[in-house]
Amino acid sequence: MSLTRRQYEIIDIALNLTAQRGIQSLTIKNLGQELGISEPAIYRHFKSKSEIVKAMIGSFDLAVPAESPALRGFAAVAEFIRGRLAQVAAKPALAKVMFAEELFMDEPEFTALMLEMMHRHKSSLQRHFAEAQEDGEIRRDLPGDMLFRLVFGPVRLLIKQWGMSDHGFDLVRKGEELLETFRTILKP
Amino acid sequence: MSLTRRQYEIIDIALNLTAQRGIQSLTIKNLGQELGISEPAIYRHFKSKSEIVKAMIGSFDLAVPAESPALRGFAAVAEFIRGRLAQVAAKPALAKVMFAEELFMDEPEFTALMLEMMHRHKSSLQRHFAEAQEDGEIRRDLPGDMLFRLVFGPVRLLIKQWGMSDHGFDLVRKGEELLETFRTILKP
Amino acid sequence: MSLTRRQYEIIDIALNLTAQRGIQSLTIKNLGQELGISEPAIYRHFKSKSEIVKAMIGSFDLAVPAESPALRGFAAVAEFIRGRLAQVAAKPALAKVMFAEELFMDEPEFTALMLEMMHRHKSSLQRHFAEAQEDGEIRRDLPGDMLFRLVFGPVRLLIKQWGMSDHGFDLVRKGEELLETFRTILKP
Amino acid sequence: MSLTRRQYEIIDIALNLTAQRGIQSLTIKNLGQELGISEPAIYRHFKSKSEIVKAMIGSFDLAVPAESPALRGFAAVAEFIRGRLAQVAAKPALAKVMFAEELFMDEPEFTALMLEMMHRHKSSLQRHFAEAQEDGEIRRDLPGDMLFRLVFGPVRLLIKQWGMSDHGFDLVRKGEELLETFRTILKP
DNA sequence: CATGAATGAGAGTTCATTCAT
DNA sequence: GATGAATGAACTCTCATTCAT
Repeated sequence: MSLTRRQYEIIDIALNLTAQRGIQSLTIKNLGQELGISEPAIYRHFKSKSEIVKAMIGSFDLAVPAESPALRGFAAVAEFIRGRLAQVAAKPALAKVMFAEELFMDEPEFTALMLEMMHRHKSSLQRHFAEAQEDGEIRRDLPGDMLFRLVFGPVRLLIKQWGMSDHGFDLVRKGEELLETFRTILKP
Repeated sequence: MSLTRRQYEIIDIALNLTAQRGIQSLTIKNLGQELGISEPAIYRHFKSKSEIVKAMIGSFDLAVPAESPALRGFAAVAEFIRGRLAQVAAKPALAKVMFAEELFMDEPEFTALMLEMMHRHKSSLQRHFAEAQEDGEIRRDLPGDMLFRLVFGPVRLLIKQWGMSDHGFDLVRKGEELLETFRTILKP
Repeated sequence: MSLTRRQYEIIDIALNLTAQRGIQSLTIKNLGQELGISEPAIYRHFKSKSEIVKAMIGSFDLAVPAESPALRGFAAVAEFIRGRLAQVAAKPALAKVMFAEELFMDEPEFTALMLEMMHRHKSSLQRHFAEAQEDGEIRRDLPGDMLFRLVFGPVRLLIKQWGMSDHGFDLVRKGEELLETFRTILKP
Repeated sequence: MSLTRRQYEIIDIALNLTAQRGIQSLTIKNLGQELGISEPAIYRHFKSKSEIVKAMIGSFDLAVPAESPALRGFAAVAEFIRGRLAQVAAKPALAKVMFAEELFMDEPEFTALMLEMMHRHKSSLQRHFAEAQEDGEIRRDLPGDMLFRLVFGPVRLLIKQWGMSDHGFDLVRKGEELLETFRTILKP
């Protein structure tokens, strides 16, 4: 599933196009125009527009710290959040696209891809919340799904607001403030 | 801006169409099909597709409790949240559409409409958070925009999850749990 | 399965187009051009190009005299042949298209349609050959499939030759000669 | 006009492609795929697709026994028919392609090639029919063009039926039966 | 109010072909 | 001999919209 340089370029432009001018502007013609090549040339690099969208969705994915077992508990959660913020800061178009799942729900295959990704992240993170409760880092009276919502709801909204304000504030700094706030209000 | 019965029918179907099959399925043809009328007939009720989308966006709006001055502080916030949940519970298609701002950002006019609405709600609610802090209902060490994010992030996510799980849980009850949780973790 | 006037016009033009300029010229654009309407307008009358081709194939069909039980034996066969010749004489484009089964074998559904039609005609005609043998009209030492080939091979070839010679001879008269020849050489 | 090994391979695959999936599947891409080479590589062997089609048409040709003057009369005709049957039996794809002249009538050049070939065969064979009549092998009351139709109509149909039945019978044996039948019914 | 027929613009995609490597 | 990348033309088909009825 590794992308060639050209494929990477294409999905990069696809992300920008969607973020700036909406999903209806994600056309082969516009992609070609932005790339400076003709429409048919796109098809040398992706079999179909569907494949491009699937690669876009794939690009939202992020290694969850489950696989780096050095981290556990709240540290792992914070790490994941910092990873997301860094990813979005590095490619700002993601802010308007990454959590707009509905954009990509025209084909059932896209829906499935997004849901699978969301579930994977969610269950991995709920594990880390449980660890954080075991370790006494956060209060124990909140169930896992509530904790997830309480933490990732604001993270998602922060990223969206950053996108909608046209990157009008320092995303990473606000993210750190948010993390600090979580530590405060979730203290046991 | 009040809608005729037929107009109301049309935007209702438009919401369902978008929620179930994606924004690309929101076509005049599909609308006509679902309504059981021909495509040109739609134009008897709306001047253009743009007008339909604008009416859809308008339908997301919700009277904010600023206008019912009986309520203030956290009670006003809770009232707004309950209103949202009730609105979504009454018309489940909204769950997949209402917070997917990006769906409607193909035309600058739509973007403006959505942003204006979001800002209106946000500033009204931040006022109520300030009242709640004055009244000693919630802790005073969090700035208004952070409180907004902390509360409406999870509310938005809850509604999205309800939509994505195909209404697999009791939205109103989970909403009450969420409100209770807010009261707990935001206690001064 | 009855065609509207416009649908009839379309397949008529489709037949002419295919006969005169080949199957590769059977495009929606060319159809529209010949009809004097735009390409999309075609789709008001047929759901897809496939439907047009299927209607073309359907137009090759001919009521077989099985259903007019007044005729039996060689008279029925002759009647069928005269029907074919009249059909082709009335719409000369058919000469180049009707027996070019391969033209329409790009989609399995077309193949199935053509084969079904061929088998239906063949079995009905073989019944009439059997009757003719019973009645002593034709010699008895030839099996049904051989008789079919012996008679319809030349009929098909005659029609093809007429098409290829750009209708350079009197099809109906040559057909009568052919029928007379059959009577002569198949006499018991 | 002699073909290299690679050229021979290409038209062989072209015949199979056309026979199995229709003329619309005869594309440079498909040819390359079947050959296991890239599309531009085809152009090392043929200047254009037209050249490929012309080579295909050329491959239908068959030395007529005019040139082997040992044979005359009905024996020469039979020899030609046996040659055809052997050719088709050796390369079954020909059954679906060889007599589907219309497939190749999109370019006037192809049409000309096919017509020239057909006329050459026809006049050579009519000469042999005349010989057969002179020699008293076959009845004298039938004109040459009728004899040609009477004999080659069934031969063509036999080959088509063999192709359409997916080679469901023994072509050569049925061919011999057909020849025997001709001898019987054309006896003076 | 509603429709059948139509349209210009544009969608995604495939075609035969070329060119630099 | 062969390829990867590209292209103009053309393909089928859908879009929002209009107009006469």
